Amino acid sequence: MSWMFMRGSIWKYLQCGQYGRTGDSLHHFPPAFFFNSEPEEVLSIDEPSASADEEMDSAILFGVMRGNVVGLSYYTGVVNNNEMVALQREPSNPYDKNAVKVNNVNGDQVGHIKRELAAALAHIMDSRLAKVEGVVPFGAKNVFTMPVQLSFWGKDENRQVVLNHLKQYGFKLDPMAKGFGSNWITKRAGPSYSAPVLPAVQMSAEQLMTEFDKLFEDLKEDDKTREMEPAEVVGTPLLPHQKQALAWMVSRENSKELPLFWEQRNNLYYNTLTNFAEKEKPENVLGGILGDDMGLGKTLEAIALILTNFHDGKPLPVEKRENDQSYQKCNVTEKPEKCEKGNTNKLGKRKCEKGISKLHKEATCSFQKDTDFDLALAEPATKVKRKAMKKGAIVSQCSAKVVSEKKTRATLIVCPLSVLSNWIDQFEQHVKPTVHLNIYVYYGPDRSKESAVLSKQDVVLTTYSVLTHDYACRSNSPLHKVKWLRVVLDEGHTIRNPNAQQTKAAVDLEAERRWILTGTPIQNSLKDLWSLFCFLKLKPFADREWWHRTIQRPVTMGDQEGLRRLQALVKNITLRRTKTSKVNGKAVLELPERKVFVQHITLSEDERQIYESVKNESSAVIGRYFNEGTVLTHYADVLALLVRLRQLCCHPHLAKNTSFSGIPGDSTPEELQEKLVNKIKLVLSSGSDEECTICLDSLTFPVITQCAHVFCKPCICQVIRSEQPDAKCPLCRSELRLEHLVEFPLEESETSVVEKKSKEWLPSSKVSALMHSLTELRKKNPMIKSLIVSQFTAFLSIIETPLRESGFVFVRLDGSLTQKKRIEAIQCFQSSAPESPTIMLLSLKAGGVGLNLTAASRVFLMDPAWNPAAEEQCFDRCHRLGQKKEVIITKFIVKNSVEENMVKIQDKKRELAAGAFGTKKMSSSEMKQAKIKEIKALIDI
DNA sequence: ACCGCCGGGTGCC
DNA sequence: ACCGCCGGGTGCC
Repeated sequence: MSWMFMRGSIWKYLQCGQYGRTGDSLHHFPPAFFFNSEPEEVLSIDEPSASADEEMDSAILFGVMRGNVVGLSYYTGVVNNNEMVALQREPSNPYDKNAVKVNNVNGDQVGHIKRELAAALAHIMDSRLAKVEGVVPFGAKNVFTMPVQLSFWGKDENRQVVLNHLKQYGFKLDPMAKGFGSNWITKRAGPSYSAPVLPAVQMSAEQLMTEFDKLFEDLKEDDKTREMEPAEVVGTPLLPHQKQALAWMVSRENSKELPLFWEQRNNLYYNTLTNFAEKEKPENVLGGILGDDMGLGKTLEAIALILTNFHDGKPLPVEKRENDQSYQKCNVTEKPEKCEKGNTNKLGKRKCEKGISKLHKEATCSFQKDTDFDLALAEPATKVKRKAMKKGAIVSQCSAKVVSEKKTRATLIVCPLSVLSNWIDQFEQHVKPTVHLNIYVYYGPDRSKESAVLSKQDVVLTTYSVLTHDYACRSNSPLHKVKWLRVVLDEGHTIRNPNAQQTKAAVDLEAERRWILTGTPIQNSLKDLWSLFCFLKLKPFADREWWHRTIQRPVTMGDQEGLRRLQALVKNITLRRTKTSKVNGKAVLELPERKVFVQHITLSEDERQIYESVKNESSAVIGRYFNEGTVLTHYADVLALLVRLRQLCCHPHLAKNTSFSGIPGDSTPEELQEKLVNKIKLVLSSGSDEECTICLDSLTFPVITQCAHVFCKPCICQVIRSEQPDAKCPLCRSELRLEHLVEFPLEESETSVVEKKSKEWLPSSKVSALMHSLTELRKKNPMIKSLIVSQFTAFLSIIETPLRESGFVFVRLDGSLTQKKRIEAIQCFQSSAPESPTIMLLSLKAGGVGLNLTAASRVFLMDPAWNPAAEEQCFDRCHRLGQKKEVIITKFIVKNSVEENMVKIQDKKRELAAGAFGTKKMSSSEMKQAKIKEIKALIDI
């Protein structure tokens, strides 16, 4: 199993923390299992293109036949020998409703499929019985007609239907037999698109992972190891690997080479995959994917790039500040008012208090979530940071000097809201203070709609939500009018869903150079990668058909050649270093060692007694569900029981407020409401990996329906809107009402619950073990700082008591803190002052991507996480760039308990996560089986 | 299109 | 000749 790709899943996890803050979402645990649904039902809500895509993933070759393309002289599209062509239905054709257009790789029409054949194909294509693909064997000199080799791909169960249908029209498919068939395609239609005769042996996921591992294992290529000094205005000295990144990025931006798989032949540029040729030189991708692992300094690398490579390798011309006077003039002089923590309204949006100057609210007021739904723009929300404004619009007005360059100099940076302020900080930190850089934060209701304002900037910062929102009304979106010098997508894996508006909004930006920053370039599936290639405008892969035919299908079918192509492609445009990767054999970053210990805990007799009795009760209930076959319909209840057991492993008091709700029956609306709230809280906080079955992504803005199914609010609202007046639950078809949706109460503090109990405080075996370790550690070295991590914030509260009693100074970081308090807590903890806290109580999922707790070199993980990636992410908060000490992690696991079983499941998940790339999602029945197995394993049935 | 097909002109040897 | 044959017009769907 590869460590590197473990990181991948961790990163995905991180990303969930950032947006949803609620659920894990491992790709191999699609949502269907929980909701007891068939994926087909879900797909029907999705765009047709998405489902077509799914179908193609499992397509087999039905056979091939020869056909004819006619009417060539009427169209401009030309085709080479052995060039791939696309077939497209044209039902609106006035002469023949069966018409089938033939287009070349460029999308130019070449001709039509001959009438009689089109008559046979129309139905097959319209009802998606098969995808029909063409290759023209001799295309070059045909004037009126040309032959085309058609291959039919589809689901196995449609094979006979297609064959019979064709037969009715007098056509017959040749099976892809040796000799003519496969040879023909293989040898003549570009490099190997061969379809094995036997059922495809899928390359195992592990194999694929290993193959990809090798790509970045040890970077030896010249262009990735050469170093470059940044422009003089970059105030921070770059580390060697950062100079390498800069050199590589600059070389990519200034590349005059042809893109991969293109050759110059005679006077034409020739694509060796599709055999397409054209006169115009295909643009290379002036950019790529910066896939460095977190902590290696992607932000700094990007800032260095912006300042260092303006045109022809020359640095960005910037204004030097003569004295601070000119700067002062530009300042926002009005003193910003403080904005108190907003109240949380029904939608979970945090509103700032009324009457506060719109312009000068602090980051504290900003939305915690960056979702399409947050309607941030309609709200009187925020300027993200006052200093942003300082540098932003107001400054730019007085920086009269416009660089004579006709081209725009502006770089657009798109990032999640949670890292927006980080970008501003980093610019401030890394750009010499003597330099004036125009940075405009395009965010908030007062953002300029003048594209001229934006194009004048050096840097424009915005968020994915704003980008997507603007895209919806493109005509009014300056973002989409400016021809950017450069667009940088930070946390670029957020555009991994090619059907999402967010992705489309990003792809639609016009830019000379395009970059994706992400810690997880290769996340789960090839399709994720395709989104990135779309954004990079990688010819010809931005078109799904060519991507599919040249890369995705060959790879998923186990074609070695296809895999090599994919590898070459990824390697060509990606720079990725991990904490452990090496450059010419030398570690890119020396990190101190990290050791994980498991401390087994034996429950006291009293604790064991309670545990066993609850366990027996739970086993009985779950056993009954098993017998009834209703485990999955009672999934939330099962989770509740399991959570209770896990809590009992930590502290008996914890389990008291997780009552088993049972089946909602004749309860009052208030009770039902409460039960639903409890259910959604449970599902989201249990650490199981739930996803929204509509967007198939991690839950953003989770809501629960009356029928107890959880979706993203935007997703389910769209369903309700489109199915009005009688919308049905996508999962169980029960009636849906907008007003019945129950939301996940954000950031609820659980301290009140525990405070009541604090009078009757009792220790537990686990707490005692922790306290023992902590006091021992303090004796040994009182300066060492520790993280105490739990998924149960109430447990953290319980731990507070003995910490106080033993005189430990500690801070606490969990989801209930405001942004401001959060920052305070982190700064306080990171401080090296002698009286600074040595302990941080940390809720497992608190904080976003960048949470840096390197002051700690000890981690006490109080309870095992459902998802091992969550633990890894948590460990990485202190085991990262800047950590000077050895990191020692202690995991407390109660013997003979659900916790031990969770550890076993974790191990299995690690294996799965390592192999997630290139595998399809499990079918819903496989999923159910997996989930049932998991529950069985957890409760020992 | 150096084809096929259409339809008009034409018609012993 | 209700044929054959000739040669011009013509041509995706």
